[in-house]
Amino acid sequence: MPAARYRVRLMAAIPDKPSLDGIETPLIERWERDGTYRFDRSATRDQVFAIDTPPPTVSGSLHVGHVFSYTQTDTVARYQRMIGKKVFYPIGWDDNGLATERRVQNFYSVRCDSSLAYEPGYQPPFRGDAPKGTQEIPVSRPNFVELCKELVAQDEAVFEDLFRRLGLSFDWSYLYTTIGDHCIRTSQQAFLRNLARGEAYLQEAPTQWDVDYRTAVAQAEMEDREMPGAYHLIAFARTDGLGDVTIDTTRPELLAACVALVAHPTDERYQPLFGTTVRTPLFDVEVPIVAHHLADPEKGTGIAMICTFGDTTDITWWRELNLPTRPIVGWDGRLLSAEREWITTAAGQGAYGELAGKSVKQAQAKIVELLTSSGALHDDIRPIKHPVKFYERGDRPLEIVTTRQWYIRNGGRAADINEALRARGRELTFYPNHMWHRYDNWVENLAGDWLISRQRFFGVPFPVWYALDAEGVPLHDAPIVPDEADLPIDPSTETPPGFTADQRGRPGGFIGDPDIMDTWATSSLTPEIAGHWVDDPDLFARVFPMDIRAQAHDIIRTWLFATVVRSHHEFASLPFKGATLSGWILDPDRKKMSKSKGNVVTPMHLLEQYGSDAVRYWAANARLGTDTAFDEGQMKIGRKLSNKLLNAAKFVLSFPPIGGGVAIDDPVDLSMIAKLDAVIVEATTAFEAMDYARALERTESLFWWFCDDYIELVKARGYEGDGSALKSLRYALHAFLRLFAPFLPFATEEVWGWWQQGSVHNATWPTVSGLEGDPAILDAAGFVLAQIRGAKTTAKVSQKAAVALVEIAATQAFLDTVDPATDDISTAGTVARYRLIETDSDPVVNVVLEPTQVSSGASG
RNA sequence: GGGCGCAUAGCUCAGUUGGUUAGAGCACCUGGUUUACAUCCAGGGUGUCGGGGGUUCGAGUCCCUCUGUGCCCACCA
Repeated sequence: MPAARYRVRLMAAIPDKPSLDGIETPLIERWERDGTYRFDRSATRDQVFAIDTPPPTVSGSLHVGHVFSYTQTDTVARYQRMIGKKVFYPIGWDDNGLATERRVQNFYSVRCDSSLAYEPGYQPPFRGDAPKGTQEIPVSRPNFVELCKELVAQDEAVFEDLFRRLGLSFDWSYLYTTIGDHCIRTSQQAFLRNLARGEAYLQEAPTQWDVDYRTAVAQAEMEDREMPGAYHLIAFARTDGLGDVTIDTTRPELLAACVALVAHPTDERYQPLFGTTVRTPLFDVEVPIVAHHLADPEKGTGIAMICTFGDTTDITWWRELNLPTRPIVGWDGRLLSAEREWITTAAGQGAYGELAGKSVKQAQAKIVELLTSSGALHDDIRPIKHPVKFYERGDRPLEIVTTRQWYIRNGGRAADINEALRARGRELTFYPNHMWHRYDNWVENLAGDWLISRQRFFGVPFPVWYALDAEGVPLHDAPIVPDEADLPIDPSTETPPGFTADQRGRPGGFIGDPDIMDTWATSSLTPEIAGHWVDDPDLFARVFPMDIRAQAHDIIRTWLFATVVRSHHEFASLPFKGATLSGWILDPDRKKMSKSKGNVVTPMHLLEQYGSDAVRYWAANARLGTDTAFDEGQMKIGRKLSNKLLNAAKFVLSFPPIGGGVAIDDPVDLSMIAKLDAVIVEATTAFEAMDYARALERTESLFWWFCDDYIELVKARGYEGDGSALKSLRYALHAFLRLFAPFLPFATEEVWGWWQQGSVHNATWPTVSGLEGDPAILDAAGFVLAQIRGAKTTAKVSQKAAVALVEIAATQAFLDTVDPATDDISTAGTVARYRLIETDSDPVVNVVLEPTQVSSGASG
């Protein structure tokens, strides 16, 4: 595109009553029309500032937390644009994954069935609020995906509207969606590369499993919840006939899955029993008593039952002690129905038969009943509350089920990869710095490789097939991969090279991998996706590695880490140089705002009520990494600031423009410019350190001083047409508009349009004036003026009241400093006469009001 | 149990390498304006800078320690 497309526009007239109301929409349209935020892709990497933006999950609505963090990043983007960087600032929607599936299921009342064939032109009978109790209609995976796409498109339009209204300066032409072909292709290509290099592998292993979603879950997606439970004491009969061994368990329903009892090697109570066996109650299965250091003598009876699998320690014991596998919990969270071959007695099989088909919860109730009547269960059942692992989106506790899953090596099993990824963390600049600890902590303590496969439907399919042997058994060890050029592919509908479609599912034929990738496996590639790694290497070279990744601190372990893993494997580099971590929004009671608490405020209503700039002001006031209370008071202040900017600008511009030959030469004006220069330096330094909040605070502070003190002082000279004053006012306004532009894009652009060409957002960030001024002059003048104002306030007279005499007693240095400002002070404070008295102490100002001005009620 | 934050005015928070008498906004009170300002301005602060100890000529700032509070991780028989 052309580098600069200036549109000839008539200068907008300065309104009599400037207003913030309704300024957003025309400006949004103008920015889009003019391509104000378009990325200039002719720029080389060193001229580019690239931002890796979080694609929000499209599953309903945006909340104030989005407004908060996206605004913070936007201020940085706007600053970078103004210092001359070509800003690559794309946005995407994260619309694949479980959240969307669930919404689609409810919205259309359908259920995805991968075994069904695609039905072109399928229309679901229900839309929106399907009648309650309606049977979910099975549809094929491609049809289901079509419905997902249809629904997310509606949500995305709403998101886009809000983001534009907020003034986020994305280049919308690079918009991506995680369910779009481009993302699928990128994910699949990255996966195939991982596979080819051995970084991705398929393994059958015990896996954390959500029984409702019926999918495996990764370590990073699990959370603990405090749940009620109960200890059950269960007696196991020793096979040597010398009595019982009693264990304590919260999961008696897993008794049939018991493979051993375990105690600590040094536990004297159980040392004699190591190597002996006991028989499980009810099922009468002989299991050994073994020793392992993870057994805790302090817990329960000091000896535990090992089941396959009740928790992660069971997995460790099972693996390290080479114990057999006796699975009893199925994918649906119910006890498996088929006969368990290790239960050999008729009574045992009978007992198991009573449990088979029951949910874990039902099975627990039943087995307690059975154990009680058999006498093996101590009647002292002690209820407790204990943390239980859940999938973060799940409703029931995770079970551990042995399944075949895809993993990506992330240092959870290999020390060398772990160290390499920790080194990447040290290489990355975190804003704020201390967030690095969360990264390092997580990587250091990883429990296993990254499980990326999900047994779901709406996501990126694994681009592999498996040949079937003569018996129809899949050859999982030798996945068939497509050519990268053929991506994206869906193995459930497409045929692998060397096969025909009718061989699908037949012995000697093939099957497609039925799984999809976890959403993080796609979003871990946002720099590659946005930068078009797969289809535009020229663009990619100009934007990668990106400059910053913006995100919230709670997803360091997921999004940030996963992105580093993918980039490390593929490019042996970081995906971005820095990461800015935003805080959370807390409600006024300091609790984290969340949908489930019902305390979420809808952002659009805030934008309408206070104006976008005012809401942005609130967001930009919070520093990175700091959780912030939701505070409409701050928005009111932001609105006042924006309003002040309009009015101060109107006032400054009400004076006639001054010719080019006029110099700023009055010491008072030079003093103001010196202060302005200092703030420009501070704001610039702050922005370079991603400290937008400080840049705003310094600018705002100077601006109010500029309005209240400087303008008031030089107003009179302005009315007289003094060149230096008029030039200074416009000079300062020009700078203030640009300093505020990252924060208040609408108000600054509105004012800019009154007297400047182009967009303030493509203007150059202010730099120091190069003029020599003494800031102390205005400090001294401000001090004297404050004394005069204070005297009038004390006397309860108008600020316009005349002053007969101002006596300033101070050091000669102070008197010399204030001297150039006395004329301005005179007009601003209506002072008739000064008397300067040299002393060697701190300045003292004595104000003598004109007698006629003293109100009759005043004392004396 | 491990790690990382935070604690400053009634509220929300600044306070950059240690340096005069610790600041801002909000709220509150008083007064003044109402031809730049759907308002604006001026004036109004007895703060144990969480407690204690230390370093220093000097500590809100650096060190130690304790307390409170929040988050992350681990533990889950």
